[in-house]
Amino acid sequence: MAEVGSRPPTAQQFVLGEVRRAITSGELRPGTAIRQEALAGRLEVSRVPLREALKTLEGEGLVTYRAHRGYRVVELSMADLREVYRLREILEAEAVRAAVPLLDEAVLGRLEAAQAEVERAAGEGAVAVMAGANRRFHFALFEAAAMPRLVRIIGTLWDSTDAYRSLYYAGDQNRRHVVAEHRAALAALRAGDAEGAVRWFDRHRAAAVETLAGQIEA
Amino acid sequence: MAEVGSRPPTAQQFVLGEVRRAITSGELRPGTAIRQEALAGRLEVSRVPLREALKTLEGEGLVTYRAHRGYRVVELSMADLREVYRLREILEAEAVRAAVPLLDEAVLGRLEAAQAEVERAAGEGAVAVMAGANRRFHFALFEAAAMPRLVRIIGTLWDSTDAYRSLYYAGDQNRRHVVAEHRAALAALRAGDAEGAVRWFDRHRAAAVETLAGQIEA
DNA sequence: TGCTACCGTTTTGGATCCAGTTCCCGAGCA
DNA sequence: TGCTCGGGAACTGGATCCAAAACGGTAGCA
Repeated sequence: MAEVGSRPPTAQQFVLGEVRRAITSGELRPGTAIRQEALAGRLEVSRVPLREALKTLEGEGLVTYRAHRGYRVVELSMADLREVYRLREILEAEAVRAAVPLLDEAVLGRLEAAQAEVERAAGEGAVAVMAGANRRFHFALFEAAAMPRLVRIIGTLWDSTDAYRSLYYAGDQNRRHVVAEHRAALAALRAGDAEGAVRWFDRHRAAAVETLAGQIEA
Repeated sequence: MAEVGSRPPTAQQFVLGEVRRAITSGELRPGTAIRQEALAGRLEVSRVPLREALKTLEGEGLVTYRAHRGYRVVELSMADLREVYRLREILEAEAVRAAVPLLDEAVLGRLEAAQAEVERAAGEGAVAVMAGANRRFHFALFEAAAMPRLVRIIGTLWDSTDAYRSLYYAGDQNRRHVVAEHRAALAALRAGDAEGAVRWFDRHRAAAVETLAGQIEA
């Protein structure tokens, strides 16, 4: 009998989710060395599934690994952050352009549902909820492009900067920007205007990266 | 005392290299289920390092994983192959544009050395040698862009189609194309002409993907 | 004082063993 | 004949234990 929140079917998947969350939420700080025994103990599993989960996270770029020295939570420099956003700019533009001709009511419905949730969470200042809804909004669109590798790569880029993005949502000025930009992009999508949507998303990201740049230097 | 070819410092790294080679060389066929016990035995290690290596390969997109069902060598459909080449087109163009202003004699020297090796191998029909030299040529350029994530992503895209690319090099008409396109791109790079180089590389990839498309349907 | 070599401790890497799930095949039945 | 339901074999998932490498502190020495 599975509990309500039903844990994943394997310990490594459970651990993967927990550790990813801990890193992207900032609970495990950048630069921290990961003590396998301690972390495995805290999650009540042995080191084996933890190590496999860490290998996955290494592939996603959330941790680095050196033989016989173990894993460490990555530290992003300003240059790293800019690289991630530049790659997102390029790849998400491709996803949007590929998706627009394939959009149907089902996808648009999902986008609008996600957007409604974003707006509600933004109003309440529920940062974590908003981050989740925001991700659903963007990925509902990306997935419509029918390019699975592209979606996966974009996903890993998002993951690698999750901790910083939550910071951005903390400002309520910023949250209002997000809502407005989403609305504008959604209108362009409804009109079949891929280039218009791409421009709005570019502005969306640029605002975030510039704000973060300021905060990180401090 | 390390042997000449000196194995990696850990079993998982050794296994990773061996399995990756087996997959990209076609020795492990697409669609094959991976029997951990048998494969680990053949490589004379236990299943533990093999499983960690497989997790890495999953991250690279060379194998797929399903809980309790194990790993399987990925099968690329025609649509998959086109997606990979489209992503390479976008990402490699970015890498070239970023690299050109940063090129110096050291990089150009490496490019020319790699190109000389490509030409020698092409003449002799040494497919495997040519594949290696070709990769060094392209990645020497990509790495000059100083965008480590970008280089890594492009690397995984290359890996995922290695088996097919060797097929392309088997034709000596194709090998001549490669040599000519490299020369043209190199001349453009020397002249600081990023857009010219990008165009040549685009032609380079387009020729490969069209040829492969023909062969795969057969 | 500063450097180096050594040794005990900590931590990671790997092998083995056991548990749980899936797969495969055949018996029973409609 | 075709379908469903065991039941055992095969395979994956995970825990424990041991080996090997890295770390940290101290003693010895220049």
